[in-house]
Amino acid sequence: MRADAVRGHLDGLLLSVLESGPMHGYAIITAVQRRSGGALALRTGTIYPALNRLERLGFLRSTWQSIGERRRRCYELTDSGRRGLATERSAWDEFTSAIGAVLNPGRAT
Amino acid sequence: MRADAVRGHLDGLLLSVLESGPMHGYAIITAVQRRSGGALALRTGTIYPALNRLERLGFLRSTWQSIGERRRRCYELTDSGRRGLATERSAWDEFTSAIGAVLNPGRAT
DNA sequence: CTCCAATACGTTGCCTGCCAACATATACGG
DNA sequence: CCGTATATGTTGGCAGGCAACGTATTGGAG
Repeated sequence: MRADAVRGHLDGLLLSVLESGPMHGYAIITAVQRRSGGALALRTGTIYPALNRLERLGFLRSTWQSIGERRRRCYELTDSGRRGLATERSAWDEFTSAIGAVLNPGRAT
Repeated sequence: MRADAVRGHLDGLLLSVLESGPMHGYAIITAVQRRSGGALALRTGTIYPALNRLERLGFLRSTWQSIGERRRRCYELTDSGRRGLATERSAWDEFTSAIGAVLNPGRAT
């Protein structure tokens, strides 16, 4: 898989893993990796700025937790984020059917 | 559809429309647009450099045609191009199932 | 006949958005 | 002790498609 493959679909991925419940950044990375069967390995330079942006946009809300001396920033979906996720999902479907129709014209959609 | 959506999948699109027979650049643009139901509108600044690159890579072969005073550059797949197309198609399948698995974990693959 | 749209080829420079590399700190097993 | 896992972030770079531009022929509408 090309390193840069998630370009344009990152927000959907992040919102999607957070749908199952609040999660912190590092856990999001491992969750994406696990769900994708190891295919998608997001980097910290990718997700931390993205999570920040999604919070600024109102799609996420974050709270700091303390586990002993350890601090975590826990993100959860807002209602707006849930709507955003729905939008991302339909955008993904449109995208794949558009490319798919050109790439595999015979194949059933 | 985001302007920049085909990023990373362009080569597959071009090779794919040429699978049905030789075609010139302008016709490729309209073919992609038609096959995608109008969703994908490639620009000349996108495809002409790409077609050149694919020829340099040995995936395409081009010949100039003259229609009256008009000149056309007609591209066709080479054997290597056909193999490249197969590679692009399986890469597309891997890509969509990876993203899809994260974005729609419930959905059947 | 004139003019605009469609047909046809191409180039240059920009911008977006993810990545690589780096920086920092705690926790834990061997 | 020390490497690995856990955890959060920043900075700079660059790939690659797009926007804007430039050129020329052809055909149809008015």
